[in-house]
Amino acid sequence: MSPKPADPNVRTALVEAAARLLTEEGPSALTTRRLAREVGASTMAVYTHFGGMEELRTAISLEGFRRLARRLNGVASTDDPVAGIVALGRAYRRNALANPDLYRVMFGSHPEDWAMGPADQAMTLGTFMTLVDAVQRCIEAKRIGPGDAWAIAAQMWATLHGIVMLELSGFLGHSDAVRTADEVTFNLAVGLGDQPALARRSIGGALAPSEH
Amino acid sequence: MSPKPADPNVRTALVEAAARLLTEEGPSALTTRRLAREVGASTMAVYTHFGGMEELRTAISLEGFRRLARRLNGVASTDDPVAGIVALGRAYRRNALANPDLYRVMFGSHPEDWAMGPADQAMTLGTFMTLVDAVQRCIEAKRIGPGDAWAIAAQMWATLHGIVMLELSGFLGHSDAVRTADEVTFNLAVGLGDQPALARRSIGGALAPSEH
DNA sequence: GCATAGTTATAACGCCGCTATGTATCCTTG
DNA sequence: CAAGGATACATAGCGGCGTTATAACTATGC
Repeated sequence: MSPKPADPNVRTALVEAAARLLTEEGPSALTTRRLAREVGASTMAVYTHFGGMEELRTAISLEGFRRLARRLNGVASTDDPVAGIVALGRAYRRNALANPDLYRVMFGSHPEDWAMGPADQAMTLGTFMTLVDAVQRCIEAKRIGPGDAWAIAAQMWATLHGIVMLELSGFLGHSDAVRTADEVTFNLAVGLGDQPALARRSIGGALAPSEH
Repeated sequence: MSPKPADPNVRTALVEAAARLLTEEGPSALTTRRLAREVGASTMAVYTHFGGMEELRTAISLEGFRRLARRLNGVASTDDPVAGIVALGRAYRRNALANPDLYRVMFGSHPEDWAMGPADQAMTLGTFMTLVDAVQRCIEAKRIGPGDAWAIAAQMWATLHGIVMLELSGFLGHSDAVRTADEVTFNLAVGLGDQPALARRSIGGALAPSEH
């Protein structure tokens, strides 16, 4: 028919349409035919630019990590390093709630077979390193005892991931999720050596002052 | 063709075949046509007995909770209530690793639209109540401070769920997962009021003795 | 003995991911 | 500028998917 004026960036259009379909209509809307209709192309576009739906999903996953990185970088730095971790956690949760299906794609498959370039690798790893750095600041400020910042960050990440996943699946209501996140953060901080009074002040908010 | 001798329990056969296909070949093998072939029936069987693939998935989910309950009930009781929680957590993780796709189905959709009978509700809730009871024993033994056993159990469950999910998705290696689980359990216990020396002994195993 | 309810097989509808094929466009090279 | 190869594209088709309508079969209750 009418040969299209050769959109120079069909690839970007596909990723954007895919992310939009995913957040607006859920995973079932993410099909080659629907995507093709959406960007005004044929289903072949997906195969020319990505190789298949699987590779397109990893591209969407990277888009999800990009959004997460943007949120984490937008967290204002504070004097209180423990409060900084709390702020990071809240930004992490807000991102997941704002892009639930994107979040599920990000953490739903093995990252080792994503086959991404070094720049994308650094970007995705950077989202975790933001947390590692925040933990390191807590250690240097002597708010928590000396230890492996990477391992401690892994504890916090896994914990928050669990809460967020249960919240996204409906096993935890929103208020339960917030309460659990605050309490677990408090307990982790104290378990890592922070003083309860300091930890409570850093977390603030919904943490019941009667506890401990 | 030849009218089958009317298997009195096609329903059970379908659930068993579905659970087997899920664990042996993954989610993509769980189709109406494959199930029909597997139990020697037509695809209509799924609709007569369940209503559709969605309802069949909730039936599989219940089977997953049944297996989890069996594992949790098989945990030997101990004098040390904190060690009891650790043992429950390890049984929980073992169950998830033994039935990864079943585990994903269990926690992959909103439980409120499962539409299960009261017996199944009690069974699924019971798996969580096992943990709540174990927490309550810790409180009564004064190993951890007074508090809402339900809320504390939710913290531990969410934490372990996060670790297990990251492990199933390949974001955490097995040894990292075990280490993270031990460390986070230690930190949670101490944060909740347990003495570090007692907590370390209750967890035992891979927990680095140099910490704290 | 017969109606009624429940279960089943068959066939079809509109989707899906994916591929083979022919064609049109762009970029290189002389 | 012209020739030629690489790239991107639309079309059409394959087998498979969930689901539904229909008709035939079985089993139960009067």
